[in-house]
Amino acid sequence: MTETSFNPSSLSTGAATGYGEPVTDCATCVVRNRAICASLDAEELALLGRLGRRQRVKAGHTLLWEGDDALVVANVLEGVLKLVVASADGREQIVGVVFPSDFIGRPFGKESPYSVTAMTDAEVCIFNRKSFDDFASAHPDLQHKLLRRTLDELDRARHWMMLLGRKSAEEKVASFLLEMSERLSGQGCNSGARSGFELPFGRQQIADILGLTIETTSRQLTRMRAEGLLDLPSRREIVINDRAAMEALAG
Amino acid sequence: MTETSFNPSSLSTGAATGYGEPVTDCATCVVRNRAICASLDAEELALLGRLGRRQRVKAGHTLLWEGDDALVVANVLEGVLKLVVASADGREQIVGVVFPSDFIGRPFGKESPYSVTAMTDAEVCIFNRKSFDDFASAHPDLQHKLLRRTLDELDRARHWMMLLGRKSAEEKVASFLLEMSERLSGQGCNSGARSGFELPFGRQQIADILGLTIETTSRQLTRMRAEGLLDLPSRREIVINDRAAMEALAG
DNA sequence: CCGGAACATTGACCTGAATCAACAAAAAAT
DNA sequence: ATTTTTTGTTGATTCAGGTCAATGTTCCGG
Repeated sequence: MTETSFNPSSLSTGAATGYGEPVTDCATCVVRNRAICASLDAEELALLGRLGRRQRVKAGHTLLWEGDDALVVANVLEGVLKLVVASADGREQIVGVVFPSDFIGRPFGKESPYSVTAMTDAEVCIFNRKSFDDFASAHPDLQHKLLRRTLDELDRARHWMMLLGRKSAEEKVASFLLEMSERLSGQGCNSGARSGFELPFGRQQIADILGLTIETTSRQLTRMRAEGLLDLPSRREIVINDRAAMEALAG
Repeated sequence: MTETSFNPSSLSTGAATGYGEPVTDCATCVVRNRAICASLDAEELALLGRLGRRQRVKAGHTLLWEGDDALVVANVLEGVLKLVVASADGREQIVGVVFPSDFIGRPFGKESPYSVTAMTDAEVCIFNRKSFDDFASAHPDLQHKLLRRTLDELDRARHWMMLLGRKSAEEKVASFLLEMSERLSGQGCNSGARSGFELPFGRQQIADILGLTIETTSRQLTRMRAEGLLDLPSRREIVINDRAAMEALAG
């Protein structure tokens, strides 16, 4: 089994107030200006920082299980994580992919509606959900940021519903590559929507995002390469040669 | 063409400040305690009321077009509306269905990411988006309600993504019927999750919700009737005979 | 009550993607 | 360096659901 349970205590540094390392300085945080924390002033930030813990999560480890009590929320500092809904018989659908500065978890909820699993080694800034809820309730600006983010996520999810329900395998793969090229360039250090990028996940996970099988996904990519649309320099690297054609295929 | 543009001026009552009828008394509003307005006290309610207009929308008419500037947001007072994402070649995916007391629109956004069309004759309490944004920004409780609602919608959307990406036609139809039986009983005057209910939409629309064709949808329903799982007393009525079996089919 | 339009069902057939299976290549472990 | 494991590709075949076409049913206006 590749995906194992996340065990807080195994990573504890012995801090009295919880697991993970205490947050030392939010002001110098890598995502200070991009995460929801951007809505806070120095004083509030210090207050929130006291509630948070920095936490490393290894690739394949699960931070939150679907159906379990959602005890924590978090900001992503580094790495990529997936949100997964599974059926009783093991089929999986990835319903979201989160990048650095994105927010994870279900505030004001009881149980997590999906699992959150690291796709790469990751680092998150984790909060006890209840304390976070209280803090958020007392800080309208933070709630406003959270609302905007949630609205954006909802738009993205609905757009993805169109892809899942109505697009062909070819359209799905083309749409996926274009979206990933955009999202990865947003955080990666390189310039705008570049044509070459490294996916943080393998074929099976692409299939789980697109509602396809691994075979169909692989065949589509191979075919696109054969047609000169893209190059596949290595397993996880994609170079889009003809962006316009790709956009046409995406529908 | 069944679905026609919604023309505000054609329904104007001549109120100087906008289209639709001015709101007279929020305190007696049918959704007073269920809509986001429930977060407001009498004074705030009066203030918000002044910004709103009651607006009837006939079945098939579109309130908001995908890609257009999202000039308004609204509360649903009566009727059922659909949120639709369409592709260039006309394929449609329904990405949301809204009932009385639900909120419509995209606050803090520019263009609407989907069309909003009435599936039945409907009545909404409509606001200019900008004024609503301002009002919301000044009223944290309202924003909190909106955040909770948006989080719930996001959960629902993600759950639906699993259905669209990974379920068979049979599982889709079974899941749909169960969810509708729940949601319709929530607002309908009858008791808990009853087994008989009237859908507010036809076969094509069910297909557009499930990412299927109308033929497949129809065949699944016919087969379920043949197997005694349900009755179809009329076009839009559904009676679930064996709820447990239906849940088993839903996966 | 009749006629037409919109909506729904049913059948025959086809096809895109799933499934089953073998193999190849890369990565990890020894 | 070599074995083992994991991941990805390719081919043959099947089948669920789409497409095309005909027919049946309900609804609505006159």
